[in-house]
Amino acid sequence: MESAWVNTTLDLSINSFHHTSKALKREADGKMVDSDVKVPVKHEAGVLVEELTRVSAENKKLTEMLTVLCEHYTSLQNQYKELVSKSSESEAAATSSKKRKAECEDYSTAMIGFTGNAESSCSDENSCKKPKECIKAKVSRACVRTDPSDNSLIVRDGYQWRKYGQKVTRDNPSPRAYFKCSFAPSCPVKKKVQRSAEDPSILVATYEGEHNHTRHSPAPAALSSLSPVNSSGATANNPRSAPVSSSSSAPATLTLDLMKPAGWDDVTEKPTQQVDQPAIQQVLVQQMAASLTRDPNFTAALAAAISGKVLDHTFGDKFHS
DNA sequence: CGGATTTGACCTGCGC
DNA sequence: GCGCAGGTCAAATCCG
Repeated sequence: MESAWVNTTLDLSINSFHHTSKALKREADGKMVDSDVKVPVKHEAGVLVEELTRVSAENKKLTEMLTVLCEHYTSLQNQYKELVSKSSESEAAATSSKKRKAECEDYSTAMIGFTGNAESSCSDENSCKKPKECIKAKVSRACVRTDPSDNSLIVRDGYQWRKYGQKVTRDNPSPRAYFKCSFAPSCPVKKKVQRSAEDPSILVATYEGEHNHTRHSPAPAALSSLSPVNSSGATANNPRSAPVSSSSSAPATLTLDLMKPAGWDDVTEKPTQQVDQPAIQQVLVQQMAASLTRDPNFTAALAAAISGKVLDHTFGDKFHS
């Protein structure tokens, strides 16, 4: 993904916006205040030029903001790539980590999942080393961003799980929790949850097998693509506790399950299916837009800028009438 | 009191 | 065969 995906040139469509705002204002005032006709042409031209200058400056400002945003994004992406390459090198070099190598690689790719091969099912050569693993239907992985201070290894995915073990693994200081579907043994699905070694705020959930039943509770946004999720659901796996809905007071968290295309749950496709690049691009653009609109600072600045222009123009019209 | 969670012990696979 | 590390079991504990 390149920053070029995002056209950083903003078209604020001031004219149409201006008219729309005017119309709204007319509705609000209950009367029509349109004095454009009375404004001398010369004066109006000067005002428009001045406004155009301001708008251009504002446009430039916003463009710069977006550029910075894209730069930050690219920077993060580069860091991620470095981490991936580093982990690959270290895994190749370190003999002690040969075991479960595939798992570690899957973790690194699943962490962000932008590589396009974010499939997380065990590859044939890996899964068939052991006859046991050949039986395993599929392995999928999901990453959930949570509050780092939240120590619970709970990923809300709409199913009920029973924790049956916890283990501190060698390559990660944070413990790994083992869950079985509460419908076991009829449902053989297992889940492993562990914090990412690179980013403790990210929970990596590894699912083994497929549920042979429907979800117990309405699927929270936790494992839906690009949906906010309340990470404070410390009792999410507790059937006695009601699902916690997202609220504005909850810490804003973002779930990225980029292994799963939209509508994954309804499709019997294997996780190995690659997501279309344009689809990923679209999702990422939507994500960036959503992030921007969610940012109160950004929206406030944008609203102030736009309203300033509108008010300037509206009052300017009145004053010059 | 029943179900879920915790946690130490045990099992299993793999590399040397 | 031994040691290591991940995975699982099951008794103890917790909690509503």
